[in-house]
Amino acid sequence: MSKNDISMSVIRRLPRYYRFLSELDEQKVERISSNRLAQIMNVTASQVRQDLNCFGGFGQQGYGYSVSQLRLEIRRILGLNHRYQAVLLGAGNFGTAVAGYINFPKLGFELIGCFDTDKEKIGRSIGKLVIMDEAELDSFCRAHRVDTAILCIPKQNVENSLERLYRQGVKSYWNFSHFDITSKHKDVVVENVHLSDSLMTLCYRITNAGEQQ
Amino acid sequence: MSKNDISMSVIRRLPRYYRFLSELDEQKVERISSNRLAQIMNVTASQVRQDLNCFGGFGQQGYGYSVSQLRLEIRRILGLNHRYQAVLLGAGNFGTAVAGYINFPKLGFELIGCFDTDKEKIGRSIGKLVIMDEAELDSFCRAHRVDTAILCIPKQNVENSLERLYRQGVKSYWNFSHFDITSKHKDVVVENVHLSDSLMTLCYRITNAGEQQ
DNA sequence: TAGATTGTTAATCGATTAACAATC
DNA sequence: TAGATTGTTAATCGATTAACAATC
Repeated sequence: MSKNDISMSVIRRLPRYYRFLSELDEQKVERISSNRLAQIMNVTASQVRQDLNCFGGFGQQGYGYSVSQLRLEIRRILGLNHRYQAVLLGAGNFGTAVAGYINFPKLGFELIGCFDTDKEKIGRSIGKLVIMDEAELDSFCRAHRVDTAILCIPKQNVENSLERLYRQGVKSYWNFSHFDITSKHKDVVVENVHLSDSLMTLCYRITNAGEQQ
Repeated sequence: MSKNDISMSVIRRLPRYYRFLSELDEQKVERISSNRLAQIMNVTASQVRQDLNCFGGFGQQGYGYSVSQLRLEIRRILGLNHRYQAVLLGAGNFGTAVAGYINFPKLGFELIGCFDTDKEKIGRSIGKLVIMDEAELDSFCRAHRVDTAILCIPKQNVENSLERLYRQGVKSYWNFSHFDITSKHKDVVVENVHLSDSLMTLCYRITNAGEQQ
């Protein structure tokens, strides 16, 4: 309830705070002022203080913020201490790379299954996991708690997979497919990652460089 | 100059318009109203009209927009007809997967070189390209026009690579490393893609589900 | 012409920044 | 205590939405 009013703009900045604070913590920096943190992160001190105050008064007047303490607070707020169970749908080059690239346990997740429809891929292994036939997805979901699905499948298969997943109670999706998931169910949470959108934006900015700020 | 005042919010929505229009075009839809397009894209019709009007009056009162024409306009605005030359730094699993996953020519780019420091990887091929020693990056840049660098390297190497690249005239970066690029040079364009930030945001939203809108 | 739908201005809403009193 | 820096309110800025006259 109390977190009801946190805007997406603030939420999306939290991981960035977390990253910078983790780095400062590694460098054994003990305390930091909103001013200094803002400088490092290239934002305003006002924004830092406003953002942090959405969640509570973590600082101390005249002193600043304890780096390690603030880091842990944000860690808790983000929920990184969880171990949400995720499955990967689509074990192609990209899906496999994402599975290997991301340090799931550090980010609140655990990868517990990989699926593909391609007979060629089924049986191969990704890390400690063996790629399963996507036909087995439903029974797998019944046998395990599956919180999240990572979607690295072709766009024409997404709607179908989504429906199956939702029916099995999977309600959060990390979506890399070229399909925009906008669920009608309000208990669903989606992160759409459109890499090509990002590249197109870069293209725009190169093309129109000098004209922008 | 005229594009000086286009806000980042609008720019970041352009690729999404482009995707939806491309799909409609494939489905042979000839014309569309801002209302219908808004409905499909889950935004307001006002926003659609405002956004498009930043670049010119592409519609016709009483009729709507020609899908194929509007698509081409956005394509032109994004600069997708260019063929910016890009190099990949860091040919690990992830870099390789990105190189294979992205259809560069369709997005205004062409991948012309891949580099790594790992002797194991040098000499292997990615598609039609052979992975080169990163030591040869500078001479490669002098021999070819390199517009963009795709960074899939460990964060501790980023600052160093950036300096070399900038000195060679490479001024745009598609950054996947866990390092936030914020250049002091105003002729530099960067797209930072932080996949783990996206996953942390998902974690937050799962953890606080029901409390958000 | 009448109906539809744009382009555009005005109103609203939300996010960011500035300022400063509270307080460590 | 004096200096520093937060937490928080108020002011500003920008983005989104609503409304409607223009026009096809």
